[in-house]
Amino acid sequence: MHIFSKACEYSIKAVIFLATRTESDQRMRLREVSKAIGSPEAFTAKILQQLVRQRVLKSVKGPGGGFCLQEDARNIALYRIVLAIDGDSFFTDCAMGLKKCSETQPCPIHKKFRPIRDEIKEMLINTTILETAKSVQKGECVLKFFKHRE
Amino acid sequence: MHIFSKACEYSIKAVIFLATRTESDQRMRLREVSKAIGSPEAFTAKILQQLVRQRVLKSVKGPGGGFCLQEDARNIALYRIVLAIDGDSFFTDCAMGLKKCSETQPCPIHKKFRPIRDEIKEMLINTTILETAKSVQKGECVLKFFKHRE
DNA sequence: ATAAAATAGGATAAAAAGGTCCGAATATAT
DNA sequence: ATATATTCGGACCTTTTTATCCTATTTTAT
Ligand code: SF4
Ligand code: SF4
Repeated sequence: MHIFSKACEYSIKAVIFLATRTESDQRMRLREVSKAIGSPEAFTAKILQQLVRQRVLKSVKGPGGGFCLQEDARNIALYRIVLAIDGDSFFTDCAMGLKKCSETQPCPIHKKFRPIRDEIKEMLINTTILETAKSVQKGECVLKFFKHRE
Repeated sequence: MHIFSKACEYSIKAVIFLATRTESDQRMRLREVSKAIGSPEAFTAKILQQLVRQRVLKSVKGPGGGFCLQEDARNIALYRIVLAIDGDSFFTDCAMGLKKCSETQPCPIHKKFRPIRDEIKEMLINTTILETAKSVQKGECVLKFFKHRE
């Protein structure tokens, strides 16, 4: 009962983190990313690779290499990341697990649930990486819980 | 990326189904329940047992036995079933997986996500079994997709 | 008492999600 | 050219969720 998969949570946080650091294409290594967002390193590697394939991130191998955002990626929506990692099943499948649904045969919570689900979708569509990254930079929110706040 | 676990989906549907049939404590056998909601029989057995332990359902063994709602269970909220099966983690844990959260260290989507999450909670709290059961009885919604509508 | 009909519950299996390991490939700096 | 630093990708492991199977237990009907 979690709305996003772990992979998706890490993806979002990783992309936001990279957005906070990508003045002049500054590259971040895997280790730095996973430390910044508090995620397991090897697992994070897989996810960053996926994001590279999905053309959200760029990667460079070798010394001085690492990950950074693809051009323009600061302006993409969180929704794009969610789609890339978790797909759209949350927004298309039935909340009650009906194999098929139709407006004449909806599930018992359809009427009340659908508007909320659409709200979530709109929220994800309307929230950009840039916006969240700025919020992190201002210290309004965090990508990882810190015991002692500096 | 599904809001409820399968176990929880089946629970909700099973309880609603029983509510549609509990005029005068009519008992339904496992097989009838799982057929009505389109769920695997043995797995459904486990879930109904859980609901019995949680005092949502009553069960009677032997010939003529089966499952029915506990007294008053028609008036409980969907939220009660969700709590009984999935717990409250969806409503208490961070959407972005932060181990701990505070209002001074929220995750990047906190501000936009929390109100929606609360809406879902309110929706579940304000929706009774009775209400959904009536809706099913009126044919406004279904617990299982039927290819040919009678 | 006995047979039959049901749920209860333990053991197990299969599938999905989450996570790790390590060698191959590649780019860089010297 | 070479050593080094890094990502890439396949194989593997672990945990959780979903599902099945089988036997024990309980209740009812006769
Ligand atoms: S009824 Fe609503 S929630 Fe259920 S399948 Fe159709 S759209 Fe999805
Ligand atoms: S910030 Fe919001 S979503 Fe994140 S942990 Fe706190 S309450 Fe949960």
